[in-house]
Amino acid sequence: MPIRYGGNVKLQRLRCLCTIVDEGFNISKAARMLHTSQPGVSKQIRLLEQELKADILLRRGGRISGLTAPGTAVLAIARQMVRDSENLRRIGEDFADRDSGRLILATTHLHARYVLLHVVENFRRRYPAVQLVLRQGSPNQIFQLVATGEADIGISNEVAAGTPALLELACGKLARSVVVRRGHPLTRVRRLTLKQIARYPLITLDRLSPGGRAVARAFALAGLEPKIVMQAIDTDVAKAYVELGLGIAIMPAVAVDSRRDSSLTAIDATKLFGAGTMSIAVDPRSYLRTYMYDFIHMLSPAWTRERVNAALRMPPARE
Amino acid sequence: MPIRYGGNVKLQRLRCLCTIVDEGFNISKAARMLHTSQPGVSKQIRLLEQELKADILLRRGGRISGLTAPGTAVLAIARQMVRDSENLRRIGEDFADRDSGRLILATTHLHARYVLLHVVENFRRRYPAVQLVLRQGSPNQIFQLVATGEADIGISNEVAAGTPALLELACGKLARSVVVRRGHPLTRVRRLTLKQIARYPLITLDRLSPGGRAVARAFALAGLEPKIVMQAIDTDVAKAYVELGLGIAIMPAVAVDSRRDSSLTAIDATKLFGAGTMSIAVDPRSYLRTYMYDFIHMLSPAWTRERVNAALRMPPARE
DNA sequence: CACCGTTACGGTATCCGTAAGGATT
DNA sequence: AATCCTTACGGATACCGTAACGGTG
Repeated sequence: MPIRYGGNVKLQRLRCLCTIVDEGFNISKAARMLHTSQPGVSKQIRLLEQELKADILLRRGGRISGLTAPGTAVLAIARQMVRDSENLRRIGEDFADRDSGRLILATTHLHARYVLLHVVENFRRRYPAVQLVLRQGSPNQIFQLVATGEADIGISNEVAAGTPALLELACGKLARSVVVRRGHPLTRVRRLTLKQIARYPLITLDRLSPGGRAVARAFALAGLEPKIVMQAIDTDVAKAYVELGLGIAIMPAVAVDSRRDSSLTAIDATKLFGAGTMSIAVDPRSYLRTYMYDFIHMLSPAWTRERVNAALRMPPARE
Repeated sequence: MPIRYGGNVKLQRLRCLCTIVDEGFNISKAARMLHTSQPGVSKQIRLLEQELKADILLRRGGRISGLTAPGTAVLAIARQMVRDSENLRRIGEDFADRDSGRLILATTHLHARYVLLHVVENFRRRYPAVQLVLRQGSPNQIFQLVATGEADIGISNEVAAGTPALLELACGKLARSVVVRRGHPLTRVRRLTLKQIARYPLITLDRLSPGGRAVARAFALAGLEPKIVMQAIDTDVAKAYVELGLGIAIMPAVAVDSRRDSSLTAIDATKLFGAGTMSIAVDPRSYLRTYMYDFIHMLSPAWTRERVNAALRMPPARE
């Protein structure tokens, strides 16, 4: 006698639901995205609704226009479950072949360009089979990418106050420098002050970046109003215009390479503007593959696999 | 042409895995628990392992003895997904029939016996079709029950510092009283002090309860060593022995009813021992049914559905 | 008419339960 | 001998893709 299970939830249906929503409530598009037939998707949703005994999609005139009240609640859980199912697969891949897979980093220009440079180089050497993807964005975008699972690890120079669902691993501080052309009068100053800096045309980073805000705050606190000639989108742009003689700039010290940028001089100004923070963000719900732990470790040696696990509060044993 | 999906995870298999672990790595028992055949369960696991390309169960001599390394990771996610699937079902039930279902409370003796009394009465009147289950335990046990989904709502007089995965809703404070027999010398004292109390044989609550600890701390801070004649397991026991004349007791004021306990007198001592806290704990991952919101609201009118939802979204205060 | 969602139907893969086999305590 | 897990096999079920239908702008 076949046992009557109280209606089994099927993951496939939840995946259909998520895709329909993602594709703007269009079943046909969702079907293409899922590489399946459109009536199939339609039926899956219908079965899901029948099974939960509740309408999920709002149908208006033969079209789907949105989610019902229970639908929004269902979607939230469905997304979690779909992500968990992907995490499951990861575990298998990780133990089958620890050294291949995909690693998606979300980071700022600054970190991608300078801080991560050697780390990525080492990582590639250690894990040549891992496909590496770098995504760039503002700190908020970075946290968003990690929170939605679109990125595995976020590296940013700000704490994720806005997204408490993430786990943050604090890393070292970043010194800040004033960057000037060689021979600039400031290079001969003994003890640099904000007042001296404010005499020269200034190139700051965009206000969206924590660096830009820190600089603006420092001047504001001192009651100074430097002449800002440019708000650069990233440090490379800023450096280029410093070379042109447009002004001087303030940026993390790591962005200046004394050999490469031979026409520039960096003067430490961490005491004036404070140190920049650097932190790694991961989703505590995601399964971290071995090479991900390793990447974090390479980036910040203090974070061993054990310490990350402790922070995740995911004891490895304990059924 | 049937599309080859990269291997679909099936919830049923995860449920099998969880049950096997819960039943002490015994497939036969698990099969009985799941109302299915034993070979079926065996095969599900085998398919799961094959699908994830990783061993999950440790087999030693035809028996199953534990989990492999990937197995522990898989189990953690499997449990989450199984719970989520139950939450999904809840949504359906909630919208199909908001007024019936099951409500499992985990609480202490104190709250079950006094604080919840009227709340439960009102709740039963409002939701006669909801099956109500009360489970009793120490604060830690209560948090455990909520965290594992064995209880829907926990009511306790302590904050869940040990289980950060829970959401805590702070409620009102509980006044504390010294409970004595009628006509006891302390009833004629103008301003009660710890020193006066310490003159008499004392009945305290067990050290496991926050109340017991608060009282012990207060005396210790004052450098007093009262003569503790008994550590009672709950307030009813304590009251009974106060009536017998064994000593005086300190307990939350709500535990004394001036009419019912006519032979006793309660003297407010909140200033001496501090107020007891009361808080409601829920699992932020679980779907709260309408009557659960309503129960919380009845218990603590400040927590409306909207405010609970707001708390659920924002703030698992990261340590 | 173009687009979208639903219903209908047939083939295939999957799942479940029964029966039998090997291994360990 | 008793218990436990696995393999083997047949029947029922559910799923998926093709085809045809009904609405809407």
